Amino acid sequence: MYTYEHPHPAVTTDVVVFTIRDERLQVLLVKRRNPPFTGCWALPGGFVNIDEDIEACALRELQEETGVSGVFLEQLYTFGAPDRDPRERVITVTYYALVPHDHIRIEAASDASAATWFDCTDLPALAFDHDQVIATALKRLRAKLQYSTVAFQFLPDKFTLSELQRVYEIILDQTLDKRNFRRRMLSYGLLAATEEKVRNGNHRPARLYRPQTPGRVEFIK
Amino acid sequence: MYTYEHPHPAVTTDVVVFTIRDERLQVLLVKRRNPPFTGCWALPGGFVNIDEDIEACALRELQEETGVSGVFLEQLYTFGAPDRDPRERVITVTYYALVPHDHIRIEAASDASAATWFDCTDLPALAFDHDQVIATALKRLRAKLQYSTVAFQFLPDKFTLSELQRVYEIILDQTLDKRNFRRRMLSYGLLAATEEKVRNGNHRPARLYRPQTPGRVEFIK
DNA sequence: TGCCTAAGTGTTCAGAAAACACTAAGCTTT
DNA sequence: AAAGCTTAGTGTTTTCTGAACACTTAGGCA
Repeated sequence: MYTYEHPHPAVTTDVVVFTIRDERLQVLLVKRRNPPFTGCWALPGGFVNIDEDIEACALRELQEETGVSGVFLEQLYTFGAPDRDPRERVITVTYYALVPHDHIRIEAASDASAATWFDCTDLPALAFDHDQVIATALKRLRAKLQYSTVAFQFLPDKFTLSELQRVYEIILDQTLDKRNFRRRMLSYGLLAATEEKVRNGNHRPARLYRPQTPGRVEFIK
Repeated sequence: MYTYEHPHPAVTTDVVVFTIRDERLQVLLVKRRNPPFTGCWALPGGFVNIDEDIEACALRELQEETGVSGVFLEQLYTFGAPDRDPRERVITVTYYALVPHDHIRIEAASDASAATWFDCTDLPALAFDHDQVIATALKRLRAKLQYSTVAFQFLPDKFTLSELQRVYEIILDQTLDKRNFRRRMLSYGLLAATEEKVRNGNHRPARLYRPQTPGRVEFIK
């Protein structure tokens, strides 16, 4: 048991894990096995260990739930309404993560009871204030698409410009002009053309590109 | 005394209070009277009460230190490196506030021991990781100037376009073209011209404008 | 060989941002 | 009363950026 002179809140991290699957932007949710909100869907997350850095905690949760590491993770917002958890005062530092779609087979490797991907546009009822958290993450992600290279984080090491364009279209939910999109992306000088091409159907093969600074999210504009 | 099954961190809020004084962007700092970092300058802040909303805590600290209320306050980032406070694990949710320069007489009304304004470009050694917090706040403020009307929050209810331009110039540390600046500001339709003018020296008086939505920060661009 | 499909490529137009200099209004000085 | 000082206030031109738009290319398949 641990005692303090003044009452202390508990601190958790919750992570909004985004990926693009089946041409949809999806979020990873887990089914809660314990009260409160037993049986309810919730964001993966958990308590910050007393000697653990907050971001390290988010990374750990991400690893435990999805098996992935080395992916984009950014602090989002800290939610702490006094009554957001009926058990005790809980303040949650939220993060969002972007996982490339070719990594998510690892989902099966998760120890999680029932971890499932949900369409962002078709979410179930959520525990706590997690609907608010996801809404905030979505807003941030959409904003960040406009002025950074976050979108690369959804794709494997090498990808085609059409794949990249699809990422933008799916997240922003609007079609984009192919020529303008390509010109813009290449003008930043953050993509290197490779000599490789991929055949992906009965049509002309597409050239693969790779980020100049893989793993880093650069500012554009 | 309060006991828990698992160890809990303490949670604080710290507030970066910005104002514009003497043609400089300044930050409010208080001199610490207690360990750790006794005698060191630090951001105003303190522990979150167990039933208190986090933002309410920041507002309270702001009120206690500066006497001001009803000003712009926004959550910035949550810092929680395990060793950032030598006493115990402390996670701090930081905010930044913008205070109009004509409100800051209230500074005297503060109960704070030694609360003083410092030029952002000439800060003393700071307690904890508060240098990092201020750096983060500055970055956010500069970014936000570009795509919102935050700058209005530094000024009284009514102000001249020249005053507004000075706010931009001081924060961004660059001179701006007067005609382009005015055209841009007025084009957003977020400023209403009043019939009032202010004489402020031996020259032509300037027209006063007031925000269409005082208190609200609108997005531009 | 012809057809199907997605990859790849330029130009034009419109709106936004940047550069740039003089007149207006009130005060002060003589 | 006139001249001079100081900041307020105002348009036009040019440059750049973003938006609109259609056809050719490369390979697979029948």
